Amino acid sequence: MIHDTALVADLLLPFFAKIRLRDELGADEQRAIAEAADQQLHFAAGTDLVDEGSRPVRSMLVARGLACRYRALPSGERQLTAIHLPGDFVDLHSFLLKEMDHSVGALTDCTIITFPHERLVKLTERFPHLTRLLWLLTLLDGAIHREWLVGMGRLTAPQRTAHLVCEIYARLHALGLAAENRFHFPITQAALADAVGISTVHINRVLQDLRHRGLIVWDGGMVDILNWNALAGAAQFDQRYLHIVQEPR
Amino acid sequence: MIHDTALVADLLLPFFAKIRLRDELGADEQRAIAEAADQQLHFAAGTDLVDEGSRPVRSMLVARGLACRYRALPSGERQLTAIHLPGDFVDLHSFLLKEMDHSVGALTDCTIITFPHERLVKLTERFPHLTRLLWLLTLLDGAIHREWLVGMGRLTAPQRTAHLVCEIYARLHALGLAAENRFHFPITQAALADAVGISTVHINRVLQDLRHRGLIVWDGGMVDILNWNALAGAAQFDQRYLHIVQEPR
DNA sequence: CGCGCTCTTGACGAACATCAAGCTCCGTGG
DNA sequence: CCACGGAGCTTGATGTTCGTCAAGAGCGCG
Repeated sequence: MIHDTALVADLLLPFFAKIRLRDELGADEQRAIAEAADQQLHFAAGTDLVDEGSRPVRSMLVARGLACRYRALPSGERQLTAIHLPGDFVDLHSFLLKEMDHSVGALTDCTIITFPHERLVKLTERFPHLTRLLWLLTLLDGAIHREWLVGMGRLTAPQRTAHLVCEIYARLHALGLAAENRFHFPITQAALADAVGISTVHINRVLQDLRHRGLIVWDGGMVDILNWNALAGAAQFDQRYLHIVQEPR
Repeated sequence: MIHDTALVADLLLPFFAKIRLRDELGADEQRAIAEAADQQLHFAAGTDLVDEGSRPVRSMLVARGLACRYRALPSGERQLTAIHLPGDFVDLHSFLLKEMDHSVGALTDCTIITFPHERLVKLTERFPHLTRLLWLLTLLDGAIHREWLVGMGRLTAPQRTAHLVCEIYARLHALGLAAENRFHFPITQAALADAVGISTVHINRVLQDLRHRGLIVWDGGMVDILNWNALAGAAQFDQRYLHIVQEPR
């Protein structure tokens, strides 16, 4: 249990920022969320936060670090379906879907805040507007899923990779978590390949291709965008699907 | 405006059935939904129900026919991100996302029931449990998006095609809208190719492959599943992601 | 020092796209 | 009645993208 509410509020800052990019968040709503928080947990890179097939009784929000949702196939292959940044709920959907149809893993060391489902039910009974905002967050996940789907179906591997770089940068930048055209993103090429849906051998060549074309440099944990316009153009990136517009929801 | 509430209730039967596959639906909740219905519309096959970039003020539910969500690319290519059956909301997410980040098209002639967003807001204020059920519906869409993503990234075209057949059959069958191992699905190979993320030439060869392997026959508008176990096995289909379990949400 | 993880490179093959052409079916108009 | 045209389906030939296999390099860590 978390007893220091000031600490919780601090860890929830990226989350509040994410919501405020889309709508206003009342002080009472903000307090209600902080009070619904339960535990603070830590997960090491490479470990699983939630397992496919399990039935979580609380939802997890990333306060620090990078997480992903993925499905492991019988062949041993893996496909990421989402990458989560600080401020993202990784399994808010388990609140209503009940059973996990995929796993959640830590891409880096993570600090997590949990929210018991029974408290989320109470929020839906007392705070209709806040409920719509939480609903909205899961809809944003769905919008990103669709964008990835379009990429997987109709874009080449270099385009999808460039698109992912644009997306992560746009999301981090909107939260104030990225420098200008530069962000820390310490994931392995294997994880990146699992996100883009290609082999590790090929992601390596794709990254070289993007570098040779003067678009990005991906060096260890740091990504540098050398030419945003060219990168976004090549990726056909349009951030509309991120719905970063403050308006009543 | 719809004045005949009995007619509305009739058109909403697949929708109520879809919900009841996941939770109980109270008589008051059912009535509240029927009363929130607005217009009954018809769309011809090939026309668009909702355009990318628009800001709908009401959400649409498919009462009869088949619809799809898709993104059109500058190259002229198209990628479907969802296929909607009777009982499905095609753009419930526009209620909170406000701006459409993709289009919705009619795959066949469609009968549509609309729900003004302002009435949906009122539902969220008066019916918390019903709100969670509507939220759940959008989460189911998200779960299907993820399943398609995994297929696009890690399965072959024949596997994805087989998987789609399994999914559509499972969804139709659960609603009582399919015969045993057989369902009516009158979409063109071009539309199917756009769903699976391949060319029309290749989808044609894939369908021949599935037929030669004794898995399915796709003849015009009718799909016959010749060997469910082999088909589901080849597609690695597991209907867990459809969350067809009646339990409190 | 040696092990394992990550990244890198080359050679080869499979899956799929593209281009081009011809087919069937069906509705429309003469 | 048939000619015409368009939409959808089918087939063959060829090229590109990406996967697989294999090997090795760099590097941190015990």
